[in-house]
Amino acid sequence: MRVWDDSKVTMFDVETSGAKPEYALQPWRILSGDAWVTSFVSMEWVDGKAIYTGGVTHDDNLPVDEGRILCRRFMKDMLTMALDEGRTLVGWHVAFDAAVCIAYGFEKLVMQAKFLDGLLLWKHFDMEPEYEMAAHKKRPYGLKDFVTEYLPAHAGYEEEIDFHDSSPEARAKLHAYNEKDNRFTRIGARHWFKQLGPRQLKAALIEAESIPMVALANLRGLPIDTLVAHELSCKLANDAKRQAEALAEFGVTEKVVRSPVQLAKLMYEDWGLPVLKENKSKITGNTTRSTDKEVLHELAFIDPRAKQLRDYREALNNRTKFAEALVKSIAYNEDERTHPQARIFGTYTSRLTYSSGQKAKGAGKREGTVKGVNLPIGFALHQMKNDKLFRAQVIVPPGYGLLEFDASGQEYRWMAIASGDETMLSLCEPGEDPHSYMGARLGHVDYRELVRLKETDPEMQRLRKGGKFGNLSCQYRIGDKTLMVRARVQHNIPMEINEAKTTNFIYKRTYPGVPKYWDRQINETKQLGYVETFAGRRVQVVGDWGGRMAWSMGSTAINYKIQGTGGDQKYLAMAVIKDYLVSVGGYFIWDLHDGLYSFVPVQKMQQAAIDTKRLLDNLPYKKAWGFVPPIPMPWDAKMGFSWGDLKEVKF
DNA sequence: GAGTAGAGCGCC
DNA sequence: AAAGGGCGCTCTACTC
Repeated sequence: MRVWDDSKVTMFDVETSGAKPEYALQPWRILSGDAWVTSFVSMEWVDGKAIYTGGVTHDDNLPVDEGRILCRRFMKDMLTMALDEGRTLVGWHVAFDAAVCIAYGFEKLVMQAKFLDGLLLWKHFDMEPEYEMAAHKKRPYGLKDFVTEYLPAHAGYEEEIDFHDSSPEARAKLHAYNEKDNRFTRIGARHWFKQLGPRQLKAALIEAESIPMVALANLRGLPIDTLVAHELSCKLANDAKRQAEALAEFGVTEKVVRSPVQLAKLMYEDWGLPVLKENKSKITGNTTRSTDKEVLHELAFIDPRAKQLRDYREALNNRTKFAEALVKSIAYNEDERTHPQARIFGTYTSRLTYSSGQKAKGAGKREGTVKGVNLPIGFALHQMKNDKLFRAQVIVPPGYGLLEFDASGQEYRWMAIASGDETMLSLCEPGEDPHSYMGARLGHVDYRELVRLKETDPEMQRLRKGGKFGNLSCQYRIGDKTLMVRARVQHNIPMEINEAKTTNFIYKRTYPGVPKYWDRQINETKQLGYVETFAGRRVQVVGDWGGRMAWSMGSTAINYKIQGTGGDQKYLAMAVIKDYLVSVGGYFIWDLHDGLYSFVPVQKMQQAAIDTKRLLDNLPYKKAWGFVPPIPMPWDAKMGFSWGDLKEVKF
């Protein structure tokens, strides 16, 4: 659909409830009968007039099964008609509704159907990063927010709706409300659809193809090896305990370590350590003495207790966030799965983000829901430590294997293209190794010699590691000091400030096209007021280029084209592999920015790796974006049976 | 008790 | 003068 055509769309929306009110937002509870649809409405428009094409309210007098049969009938009609007539199903935050349809038994139809999302279109039109710290609250893009802003006469139409009251009157009201949702969804989706330029629209439509995949992934969830999780939890508890015992005599307790204020007092007043760094609040202007990782790293040279503090805090943090959270979510969900919920267009660069919890809000007065409580449905998947011990917790469902594809050197390659730097471009050709090249430049050795010895010679390995660090860190105007700290603290690479200076200097001399790209990109963005990815997706950059936010705005100009294109590339990849995955009985399960993970039946894994690789290495960039990358864009594959134990697939 | 600010930190 | 970017989660401190 390139222009909005009422004869090619169907609006729909589902309302849900459950054994507890908050279960309404947990579609996997539908499978166990603990959540259900209370109202389903689909509508079409002919000559501008709304036609109610299907709908049902949940009648609590009927047994749950019979209610479901009724609802299923309408859902099935809607889905099959949409497929037969080539209609797109339009909703607001529609991955949720799609997940409900899958839970009601229509996985096959949902995976074939086309979806569109009003929220998604609005974001594509409107997205701009927040530069003012004081205004860091994100703009909401809910349907209610759209109505309040653009249809103020109808603002507040959702008030007094009770999603969980099963009386006939309340259900009738709910159903009428659902119908309004459909009407407003059409107005909103149509409005934003028409506002978008052709390339923006195309990018949005490609992104929208991920909706059923994300719906299915959110619904299915991930199996966890609870034994591994338990062992990890114990190990981290022991690590913490060891440090706690060693530090106890110096006044360290868990409470102190977890509190920056108390820890600062202990270290700087009681122990008399020097204050190496201060934090200044951008809002209040208050300064506090930093106790962060970098400071502890530096202090460890004069007092070994600083290292112990760091280890102690790290063990405590990691245990809560990456071990206990998984176990807790498994227990809470009651389906032996953890359900990190992916949000499409979670960031303005179009990455998916994952949330670990569901906020129980509203309906606080109703039994069973405490307002403000965070329900532990998943974990912060996109932040999971890159460590075998942690990742091994995530396993596969019986009969499946895990297949990972990641876009090889994604940001390096897009930077090569964006900057047009000859050296970078040539290093993206088959057989070259950019990190060895940079390592050779930094270490004053011969590039080919380094490549030849990089597997065997420890010194060459060290140089290549430094080259990789330089390539990845210097791409976006990093400062010498930050570069040094980052090398030392995060990568354990010893580095003094002079060496950091040299690294930055050599980077710019190696790739002279990159600093030129920075300038060009900033100037272009000043002119246009927005930045565009290679796919045509845009983000607005408006503000005072002479003011204090100018640096941030410039960084967005530089950064967005690269990261945003990475996001577009991932969505294109998802769209292309969707049908193939279905055909082998597999499904997309999560993403990690430049990596796509799928569950595939064991006996199909090998073949799926080969076929998927072929699809991904030949993505239809020209057709999708009207742009052909001048260099190869290869994908690497790994497979295995747990996230912590994936083996490279050789082709 | 609820809500927010801030620090710190995990990933790519 | 100096400044990689993008996020979400967890904890404490503080305010009302």
